[in-house]
Amino acid sequence: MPELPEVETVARGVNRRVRGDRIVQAWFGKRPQTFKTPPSRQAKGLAGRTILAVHRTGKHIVFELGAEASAAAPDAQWIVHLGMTGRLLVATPDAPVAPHTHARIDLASGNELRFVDPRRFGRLEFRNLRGKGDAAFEAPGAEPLTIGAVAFAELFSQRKMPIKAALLNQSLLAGVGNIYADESLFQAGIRPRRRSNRLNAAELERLRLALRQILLHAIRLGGSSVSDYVDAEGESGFFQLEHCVYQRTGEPCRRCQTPIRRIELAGRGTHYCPICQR
DNA sequence: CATTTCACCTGGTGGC
DNA sequence: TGCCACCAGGTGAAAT
Repeated sequence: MPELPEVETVARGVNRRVRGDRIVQAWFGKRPQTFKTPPSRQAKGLAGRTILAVHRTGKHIVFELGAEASAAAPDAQWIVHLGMTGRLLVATPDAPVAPHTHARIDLASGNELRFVDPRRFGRLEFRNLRGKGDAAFEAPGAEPLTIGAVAFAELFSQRKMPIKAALLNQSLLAGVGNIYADESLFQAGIRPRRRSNRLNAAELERLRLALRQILLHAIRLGGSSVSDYVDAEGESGFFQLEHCVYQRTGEPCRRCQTPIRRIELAGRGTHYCPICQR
């Protein structure tokens, strides 16, 4: 489901609800694919630690953990990737447990943190920052909200792949997925199939600004709820109402009324306006 | 190395 | 109603 705005919304919501709380115990399901770190190690590492803060990096939700609430610096991290259908919810223990719940974390406040993921493309990882060779989590790519014009242009001007494929590459920019790639290319007036290295400086800068504006706007609206995305409280977002091209195949372009086209690119459904995007 | 394709999963939707 | 094909917000391994 979730791209940068959705992950940001979830991370903020979870942070608001669990920051400062202490983990009593953690339960994990038995689907091995879900765990980047063995579940027994995750449960052991989480138990007794305090959640110092929760934030987003790329499409990852990072829990900064300390041995006690007064800890100056985190000594461990719990990292959640929502994949396509993952949900991270703060619930009360009496709330019914949804199918495909792969993790339940009991908090001292009485709340419970739950990870639910039908398609199991999501991943859970625990990192001990004091262990040998265990470094803090870093997204491989740059942050789309803060990257500057020069660095942005450098990322794309050497690539021969289609600009949309480059936008989806998390080791270049971290956080852009299919919705916001299509929407930002529409806003910038650029066809998804254009080769990255054929875009001129003005086009690349239009794209950077369009991407930033759209991501910030989507965060303000709580993300896009296309099929099943909800935030930490189980609430839908509203940015899907403002999509210009994503999943609007055949519908009139909001700018010129031409029917929106759908093609396949980089194995993903790709939507664009043949008139507004060149 | 850069780029492209495909497998990994379940569930919802729309056509017949 | 039932069955089936197709589609889905992501990623990383394998192939080219």
